[in-house]
This record gives sequence, structure tokens and C-alpha cells, in this order.
Amino acid sequence: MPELPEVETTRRGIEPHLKGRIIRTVHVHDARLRWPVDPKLASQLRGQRVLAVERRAKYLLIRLGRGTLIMHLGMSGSLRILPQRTARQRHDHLDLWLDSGQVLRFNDPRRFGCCLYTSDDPLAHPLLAKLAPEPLHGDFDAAYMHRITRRRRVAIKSLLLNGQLITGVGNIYASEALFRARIRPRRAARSLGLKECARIASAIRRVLGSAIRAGGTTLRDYVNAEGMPGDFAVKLYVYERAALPCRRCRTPIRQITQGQRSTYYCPECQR
DNA sequence: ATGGGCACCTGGCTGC
DNA sequence: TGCAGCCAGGTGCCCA
Repeated sequence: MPELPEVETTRRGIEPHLKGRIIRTVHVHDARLRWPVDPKLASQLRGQRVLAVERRAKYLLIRLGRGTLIMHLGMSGSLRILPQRTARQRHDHLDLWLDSGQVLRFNDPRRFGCCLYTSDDPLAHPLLAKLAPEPLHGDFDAAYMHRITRRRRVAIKSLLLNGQLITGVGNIYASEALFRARIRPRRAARSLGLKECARIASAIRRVLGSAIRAGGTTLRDYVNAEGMPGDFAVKLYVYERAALPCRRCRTPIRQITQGQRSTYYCPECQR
């Protein structure tokens, strides 16, 4: 489900409730996630204070006094802040009970998410160490886009989903960024010129930034820390709009498959 | 090194 | 109504 804007919206929603709080207890209701929740997790977290909630790509980093909880929402995960006595629901996996009387609850129907504790530098963790630069930071620009596309024959859409080259962009925002950059998704990465790379880098930053300001995209089931959907779906130009008129030129939007994922584009606006 | 495909899961929808 | 088939916001891993 969540791409960078949804993860960032979640981070902003939970941080004010977590920062400075102490984790009193941890309840693991269902340890089955992408990797099983470590049976030692509860004893590792108990009594630790939350120093900050950070984000790296689509990972959330809950910085604690003696370590870090690394969480990923996968395709269907959500984190909510709830009063302690809130009844559990299907697919609730774990609760962090805080000294404030609130609970951070992780729900994930498809179980592609994860929850890992490390006492080392989380950025050096094998899952995070090789991730590409943050797309909203200064080192992600036209020159970077140009450099990583030089030798690659893959379609630019597929490249945008490669987390070792670009992070934070998932299937929705890959199509949306290419529409805004006016580039066809099937273009070979290495065929793109510097100006086109500049348009893509700029489009990625703009679409992610706009989506964060709208609280993310809810198509089916994404909810923020308060359980509310995001508002960006109404601003999508192409995603899930197959055969509907392009919002810019009225040409029917096309849907194709690339790497077993759907891609949407306007054959008129994108070249 | 690069790229393609599969795997991991549940749930919702469509069509017979 | 039941059931099979297909699709869905991610990404690690294996193979050519």
C-alpha cells in the first residue's frame, strides 16, 4: 500500500504521540510478518524511551534510548495511535503500550510488513544500507538521474521502482511522475537526455511533495495514524484511470503491464 | 552487473 | 450462493 508519502504521513502522525514516551509493554498478537517478530522483542523494548520517529525511504525508524525499531508497512500495513482499551481487530499484529495511556497498533492483512529491532546503527542494517538517496534531499537531482540511467536498458518506469537506484517511489507515483515529466513509461532508461532526466527528477519531487501535503493517497485501505484516509487520489492524473480521458488533453489513458505491475500513461502527453 | 521472474500473503471484485 | 480467477500501494531473492 504505502509509498513514501503515506509512510511520511504516518510518521508525522505518530511522532507527536511517541516522542518522549516510555514503552511500558509490548503485546505481540500475531508474530507472522515478512520476518517473524522476534520473541525477545517485548523484553528488548520494555522501559525504553522513544527519542524520535524518523523515516528512511519507506522504512520507519523508531529511535529508542538503546536501539531502534525498524518498521515497514509492506503493501497493506498501517500504524495507528489508539486508546489502550480499543478492541482488537482482524490482522492486528502488535501493540506498543505507552506511559501516556495510548497504544501504537500495527495492523497488516497481507503480512508483507516487518518489525525488527536493532541495537546497532539502523542505517547500516542490511535492509537499509544499500538504499538510494532520499528523493526529497538535495543530492537527488538531474545529474543523479542522468548518471543512474546511462547504461541501463530497462524501461524507465521499472527503474523508478528499483529501490537501490530510487527510493520512496512505488507503483502509483512512478506512473504519476512520468506523466508529469511527459515521458513514456516504456522508454529505455539510457535513451533519456539530461533535460528529460531533469524533468523526471523534478516530477518525482513535486509529486511526492504534493502527496505528502495531501496526506497520501488512499485507493482502498490506507489510513493515517488517526485512521483517516489520504486526499491525494483526486489529484492522480493517470493511476487507475485506464480508458478515462486524460485530465490534460482528453485522450483515453492507457494501461500496460511492465514487470508484472500495471502502468498508466497518456499516449498524447507522454513521449 | 543487469534484468526478469517468482515468492511471500489476504481480501475484494468479477464472471460463470 | 459458491467458487475460481484475477488483481492490489513492496521488495528480497534466485536465476540466466
